[in-house]
Amino acid sequence: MPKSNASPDSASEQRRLQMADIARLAGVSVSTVSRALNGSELVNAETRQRVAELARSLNYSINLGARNLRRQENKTVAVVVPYDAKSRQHISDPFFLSIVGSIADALTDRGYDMLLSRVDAERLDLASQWFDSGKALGVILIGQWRHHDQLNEMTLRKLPLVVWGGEMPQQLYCSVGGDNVLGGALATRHLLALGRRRIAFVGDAQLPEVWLRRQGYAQALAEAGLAPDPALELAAPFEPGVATAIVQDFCATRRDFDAVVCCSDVLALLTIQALRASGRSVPHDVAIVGYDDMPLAAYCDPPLSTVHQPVAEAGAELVEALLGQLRGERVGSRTMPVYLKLRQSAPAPAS
Amino acid sequence: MPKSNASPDSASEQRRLQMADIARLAGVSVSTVSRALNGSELVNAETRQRVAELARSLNYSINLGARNLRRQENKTVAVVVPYDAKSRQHISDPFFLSIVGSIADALTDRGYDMLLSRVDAERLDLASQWFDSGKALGVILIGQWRHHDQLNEMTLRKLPLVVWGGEMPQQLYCSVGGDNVLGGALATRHLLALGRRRIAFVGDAQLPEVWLRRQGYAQALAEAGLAPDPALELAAPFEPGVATAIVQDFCATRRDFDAVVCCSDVLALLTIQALRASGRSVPHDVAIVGYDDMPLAAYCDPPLSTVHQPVAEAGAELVEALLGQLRGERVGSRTMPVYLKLRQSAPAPAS
DNA sequence: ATGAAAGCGCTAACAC
DNA sequence: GTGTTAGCGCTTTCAT
Repeated sequence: MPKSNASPDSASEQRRLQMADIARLAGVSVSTVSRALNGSELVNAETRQRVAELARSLNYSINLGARNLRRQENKTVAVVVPYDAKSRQHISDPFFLSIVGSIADALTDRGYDMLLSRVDAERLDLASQWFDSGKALGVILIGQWRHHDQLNEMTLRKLPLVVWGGEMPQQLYCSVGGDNVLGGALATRHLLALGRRRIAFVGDAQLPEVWLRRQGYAQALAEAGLAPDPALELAAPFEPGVATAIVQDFCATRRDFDAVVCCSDVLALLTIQALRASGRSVPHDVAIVGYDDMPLAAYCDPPLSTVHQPVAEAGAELVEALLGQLRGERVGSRTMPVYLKLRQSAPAPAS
Repeated sequence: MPKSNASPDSASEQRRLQMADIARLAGVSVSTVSRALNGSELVNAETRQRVAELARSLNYSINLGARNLRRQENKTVAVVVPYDAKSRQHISDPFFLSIVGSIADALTDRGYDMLLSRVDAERLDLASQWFDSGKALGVILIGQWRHHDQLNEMTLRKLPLVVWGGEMPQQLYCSVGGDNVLGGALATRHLLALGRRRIAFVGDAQLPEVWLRRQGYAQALAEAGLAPDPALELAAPFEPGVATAIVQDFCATRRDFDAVVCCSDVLALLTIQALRASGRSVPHDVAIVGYDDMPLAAYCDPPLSTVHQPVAEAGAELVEALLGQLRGERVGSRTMPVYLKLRQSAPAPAS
């Protein structure tokens, strides 16, 4: 039952204006309206003006679905944030949210639209739906999670894809991320310079980014002639809901460490709280370095020493990588610099 | 030059599969494929199965643009976050970002897609483009900003719209928000109970939400027989970049207040920092209550006493309000309960 | 149970 | 410079 222009009973029932209406009102053909609205030189300047004004005064906008179908184009990018189905946590980590904000701005600047969605972290490949169904010209995925393999497959299937995360050996897909090895090493070296020798590591090394940070951690320990102690490595996920109990248990059980490298600022905060609950002070008894340098890190108690990630630049890099791919360029993965921001949770060494 | 199946030179050049391809491969007509993929009972169960499997094995997905065009439907909601063009700040306030996350989850749960975009806070009416162009079935706007009037106009134009914010007198549009009057009053009453008498108010009262909170503030003062002192009201915007200098100047100049009601946790943090820089301690010299109760508020230095906003529920409420409108229901604005969360920045009174 | 054909709102040859 | 026409990839009558 198409287009019954009948009774607009519900508030939203107004039939949408379309080109034919504008054409009729302007006394020209639809093609002329189309041309005018697209700023074609082929149409008389005066007519163009008149049509444009009419359209504006009626709040008419070209139906983009129809245009895209006809033109075979699309200016929408899907941004996908995986979630852990087991804990069904909402997007909450400020770092992920900030990255999303950064991408939103980068896309807006370039005239692209952003489709934001969630996907089960066990089925990252479902993100390709956005491309397959033509809703998006490509996908930006936030994080690699545990399924490196799925990401490789997606690329083999020619899905235009860019992933925020670390660059792994034999990786087929394009990733953009901070220098995780360096980040892990910087954090660890700093704690060593503080005289700490029993340095714990908190983060789930099944995640590529964390795995790389652990490499940096181990490397820094080696430089100091130390070996990592597996008992001091705690596999805590990023989701605060799940991590809290794990971290609390760890801090309650073990008292044989004097510093911790945490894989996010949120984890650092949880760790600090757990340490206090077990009667230790930060940084006196245990020094802490976080990761991300979220905007609020400076205002925490104590202010966090942390590895700064290039969030502001991340959006632009991710978007450029994707658009480059679509232009047919061979864009490699990119590792962006990180640096250590010193605050009270692991202060500068007294010189 | 349509569909030249020629040389796929660029990585993304693969011609997208379409129904005709599936039909050919399955030896049936496109109509049958369409029916099968939509689970129609009209098609033989065996055929349906076979077609479905073929499509899946080829990673075929229905082209949603074409489907929507034909069906005249759309399951996409535009979520619009205004920005201040003058300061061109990126989305950074953790509260806004959390709301966006909450909406993303609510939409995903209901099978809707989310288009996230930004708009100049002076031209909120541009958000209607998403609807006019058919990209979205309605708009959720985060915050009212300074243009209440534009929002009213948009509603008059029959734009399906829901706004996160406070309910103002003579408001035509549908809003969903926390109880701002109550929030302002709760914060102020608590500070009064602490014995504070010179209570400052930090927030830009040009924004409806802040204006309402100020009402609550004034009301609580009145209950205690006090009148608000205009000199203690500081018009600071939410953007940290702009607010910092304003807050610092205020704290450096005036020393005649013993408490502050801040309109966001981020403003509270900035205020605490500025107070310390001017030699005062929190909460001893000046007690602070923030607003939002962002996830990190408990980990700040000192942990923030703050008005808790119902972020987790907000997404569902906003989405339901919009969908209700689209169903033709008359949905009124909704004010959700808030409560005070006591922490160290303005602790519970010693009893 | 399946196919043929019309058409969603737009654009781009191709006429004139 | 402007109009006519043929689709974009799908859904859905209407036939069979």
